[in-house]
Amino acid sequence: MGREPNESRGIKSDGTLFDIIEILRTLDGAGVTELADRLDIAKSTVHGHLTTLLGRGFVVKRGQEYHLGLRFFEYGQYVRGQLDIFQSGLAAVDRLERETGEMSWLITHQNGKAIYVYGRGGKNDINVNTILGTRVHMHYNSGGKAILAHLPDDEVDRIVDRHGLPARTKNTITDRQQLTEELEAIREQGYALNLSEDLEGIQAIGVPLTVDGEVQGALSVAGPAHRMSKARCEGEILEHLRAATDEIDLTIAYR
Amino acid sequence: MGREPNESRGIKSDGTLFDIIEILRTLDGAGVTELADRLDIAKSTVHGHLTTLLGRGFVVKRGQEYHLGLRFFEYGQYVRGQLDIFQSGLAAVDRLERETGEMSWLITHQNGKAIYVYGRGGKNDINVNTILGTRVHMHYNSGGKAILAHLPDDEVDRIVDRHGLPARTKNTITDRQQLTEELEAIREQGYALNLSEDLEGIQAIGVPLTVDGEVQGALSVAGPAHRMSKARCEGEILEHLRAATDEIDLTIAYR
DNA sequence: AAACCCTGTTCGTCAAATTCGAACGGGGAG
DNA sequence: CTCCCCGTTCGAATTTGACGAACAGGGTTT
Repeated sequence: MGREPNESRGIKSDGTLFDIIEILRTLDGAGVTELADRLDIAKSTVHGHLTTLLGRGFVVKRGQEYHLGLRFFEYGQYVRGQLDIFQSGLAAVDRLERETGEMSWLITHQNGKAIYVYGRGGKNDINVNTILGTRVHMHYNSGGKAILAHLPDDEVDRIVDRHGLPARTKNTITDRQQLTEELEAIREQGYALNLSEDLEGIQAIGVPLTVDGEVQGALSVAGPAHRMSKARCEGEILEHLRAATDEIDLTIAYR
Repeated sequence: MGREPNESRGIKSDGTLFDIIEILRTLDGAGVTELADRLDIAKSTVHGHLTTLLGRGFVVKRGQEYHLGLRFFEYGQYVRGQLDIFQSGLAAVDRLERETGEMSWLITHQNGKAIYVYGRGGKNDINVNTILGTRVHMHYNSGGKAILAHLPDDEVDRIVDRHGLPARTKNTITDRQQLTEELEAIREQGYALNLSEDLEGIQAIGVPLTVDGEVQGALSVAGPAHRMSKARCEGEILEHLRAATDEIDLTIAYR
């Protein structure tokens, strides 16, 4: 059969399966006809995939609409729990929030993006749950920059090629050369700052978490600029972060 | 092509895709050969599915092993957030834990089983995260029983037929007739107790959460029997639970 | 150092199964 | 009552997923 030269040999029907899942997410549920129209395939095809998804619990049917099912949540919790840094990172975030009163985060990376794995709202009690699980670019996130700084150069190249360096504020690093210099500085300092590079008025500091010499993630503390001054970040907060990473290193070494 | 008479018309290749995912979970990651052996299919077939999964971020490769990826976490968080009762239930659980000092849970149901959606550890600070997302039978869970009691009779029948009434302790309800009577009592009382029916020495009380006349989930408070006496459950704790459901009803009515 | 065995990966072939489109049935709106 | 649009079912056709052999790359054993 016709297979294009450089087309990696995935399975097409799996592709449409995931297309369906993706649409169900962006639309917060949909019917057979709508899915078929959007994907430009037959209704019966969509129906077939949905039947399998239904049987596996990855999709539920409410009336005539199909919605993503809680099996995703089940698997999601499992995957998070599998991360080497999760258990100890969780405890660290809890303590960081108590000690600093600011938003504290555990993030990791996968496929060139940072993912919020666990967090605490700080005294402002930001709704953490809407942020958990979301993926963001690494170059405008303190934890993300800390991770990037400890990744091999060629991997950083591939990530930038793939995802670019889009601007979020006027402070976002959008230049390849500037990023390289920043990462160099981060490596020397051992921490990364985010001075309104993602959201205007939000500043943060992040440190990398390495396991067996590989960056697995980062811890970060974030808050409004008036409280999270550069001085406080590099002083008190960094102190707490160092203590946290030390304990994590210890916990993981004796896992 | 040969299609068995009563075989629902799902898509077979999607089935093996989910088989692969399931094995990757139970084994905490696996290689191509191992997957192919377990499923008794060709290595190249497995490889094809894995390639698609990899491309979509649902699987990651560490060395020669494939593991489930954080895309599951991403989707899982989304699905949880979509639940009508999540936002208000979260706040309720937080408050219940503060007020009672005991483990507090928000659960929902899907496919005939109860699923832990959100929880707090109480003063004993149980590790909630290993429990979140897990599915349990409804008949030995206080929240589960509260849900069952407010489901149509025929749906209860289907659930029992499908999942049975397995025993967890000597107190577990394992008899169909006895369950019917218990559910009747729960409907009248407006709450369900769990007196060591799941884990020996653990008692709990749960109340249903209904939205537009349909049970969407339940709130429950659980703890060691010596603290969670029947009297305390039906007194102080029930009081707090009622306050919580009232507020949730209000929040959802004005959503 | 060389032979071996394990892995994951690639590729061409073939039959199986996905996809299609048309037809069915049911519920709500006009 | 009629129409329309929904999800569902079904049979046919050809796309394409599954196979198995062959390749390549690390480790380990000989």
